[in-house]
Amino acid sequence: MARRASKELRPRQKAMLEFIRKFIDENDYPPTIREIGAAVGISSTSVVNYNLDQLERKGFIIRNREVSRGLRLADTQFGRRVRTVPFYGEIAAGEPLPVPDDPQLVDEAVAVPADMLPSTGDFFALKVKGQSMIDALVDDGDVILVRSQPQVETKEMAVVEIIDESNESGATLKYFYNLGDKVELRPANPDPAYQPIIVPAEKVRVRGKVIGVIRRYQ
Amino acid sequence: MARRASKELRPRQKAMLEFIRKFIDENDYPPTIREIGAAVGISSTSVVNYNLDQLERKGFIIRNREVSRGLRLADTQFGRRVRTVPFYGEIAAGEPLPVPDDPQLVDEAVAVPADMLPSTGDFFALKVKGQSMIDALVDDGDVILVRSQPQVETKEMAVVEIIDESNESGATLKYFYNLGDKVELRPANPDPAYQPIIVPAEKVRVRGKVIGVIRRYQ
DNA sequence: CTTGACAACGAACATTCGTTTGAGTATACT
DNA sequence: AGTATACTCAAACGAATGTTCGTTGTCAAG
Repeated sequence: MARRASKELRPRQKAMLEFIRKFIDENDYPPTIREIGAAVGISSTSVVNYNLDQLERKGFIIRNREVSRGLRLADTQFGRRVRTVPFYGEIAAGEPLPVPDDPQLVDEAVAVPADMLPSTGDFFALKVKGQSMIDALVDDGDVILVRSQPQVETKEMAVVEIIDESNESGATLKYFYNLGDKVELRPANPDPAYQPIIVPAEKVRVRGKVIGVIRRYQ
Repeated sequence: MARRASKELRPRQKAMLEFIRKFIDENDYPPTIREIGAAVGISSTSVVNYNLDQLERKGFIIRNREVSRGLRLADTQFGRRVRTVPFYGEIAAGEPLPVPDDPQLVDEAVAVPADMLPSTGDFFALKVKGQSMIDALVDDGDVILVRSQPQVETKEMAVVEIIDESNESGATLKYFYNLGDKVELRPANPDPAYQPIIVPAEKVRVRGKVIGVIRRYQ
C-alpha cells in the first residue's frame, strides 16, 4: 500500500494552504474551490475538493461544507492570532514625560503578534523618544511593549513614574536597580549626557516591565 | 427633500452591521446577502443589497461585488489588521547558513501588525542567530522582517546569499556596500571576530532588505 | 398637487460555487 | 497478475447567491 505519514502535506496541498492563507490575508474572506484551483493550477474542482478534505483530515483547515467559501484556517498551527494593546503615546527615554494616567479610555491601539504577549496580564505600548537606551538595543522611534506590574527586579528594563517635587509626575524608560530605600534609574547610553537618576523609593512608581520591542525601518 | 446626514446609520443598517460583525467573528467568513436578510428580518435580497450599498457609501464596509460573501468590514477602529509573512527559519548573522531557496512552500508563518509592512511587496521573516549586527540594534534571537528585492542601496541592512566556491550557497545578514565590481558585506560589531566580507558582485545574490525588527524579552 | 429622492418589496434572472459521477493513472503490496 | 490505495481529471447537476427590474409608499421641497 502507498501509505503516507498522516500529517505530511503534499506539495500541492502545501501550495493550496499557502494560497488560502494569502488570500484570506488580502481579502478577509476565504477563496472558493475554483479560485484555489486556478491559483495552484488544478483544473478540476473535484481535485481541489479532495485535497481540501485531506487538509481538513490532517487538521490544517476546518470546512463548512455546502457553504460557499465555507472554510477557515485551523489556527492551532500558526499563531495567526493577534492581540491589540492600547497605545499610550510617546515616552521620552531621555527626559521624563507624562503618560496618560487614565484607566482604559485610549483610542489608539497597536496590533501585536499574540505570541509576543504572555497569556495573562495587562499590557500597553509606547513609542520611545530619545536614545537613552541605545545600548539596550532600543532606539528612538521603537515601539516597546510593556507589561503592567507594580514592581520589577533589579536590572530589568522598566517604565517608571517619578513623582516630582511639584506634584507633577512623568514617565521614563530605564534600567531599574533596587538600592534599598532608594532606586537607581540607569540609562543605557555611554554618552555622559545620559546620567543615572537616584531617587527615594517612595518617589517612584513602577508602571511596568518592557517585554518586547517592535522596530520599523524607514 | 429628505436629506440625511451622510454618515448616519438607519436602525436597519445598524442591525445589519452588527450582525455582519458578529457573523464574521463566529465564522471567520462574511455572511451572504440572504443570511443578512434573514437575520435582520428583510425578505427581499434587493433591500439588503441596497442597504449594503449604503453601508459602503458611508464607509463602514467594503464590497467586492459579484462575489459570494464578498464583503469586509472597513474597521478603522479595531486594528484587527494583521498580515502573515512566511517564516524561513534562522539566519546566522555571524556565519553563513542556508536559507530555503524554495519559492513559497513554507508552512510556518508569523503574524505581524499590518502597519509594519508596506502595502506592496513580498516579505519574509527570519530569526537572527549570532550578534554580528549588535551595533545595528539587532540582537541574537530577534526576528527580522525582510522585503524581497533583488538589490539594495549601499549602507542598507540586507539578507544576501553568497555563492560559495563549492556551489553551496548560504545566507547572511549584513550591511551592504556597493564597491563597483565587488560588494562588501559588513557586520555591525566592533569585536574583531566579526570581519567584513568582500566578494565579487557576481558571487552574491541579494535576497531582500530588512524593514523591521521584532524582539521578545525572556 | 406634483415632483423627485429615499426606502422597500417581490419576482425573475444569471452566475457562482459546492457536489457528484465515472473514469484514468501510478504505486505498492499480496 | 491482481487488487487496493492515493491522486487526478472532465463534465454535468443543482443549490446557493448576487443582480436587475417593475412597482409601491413616504416625505419634503417647489
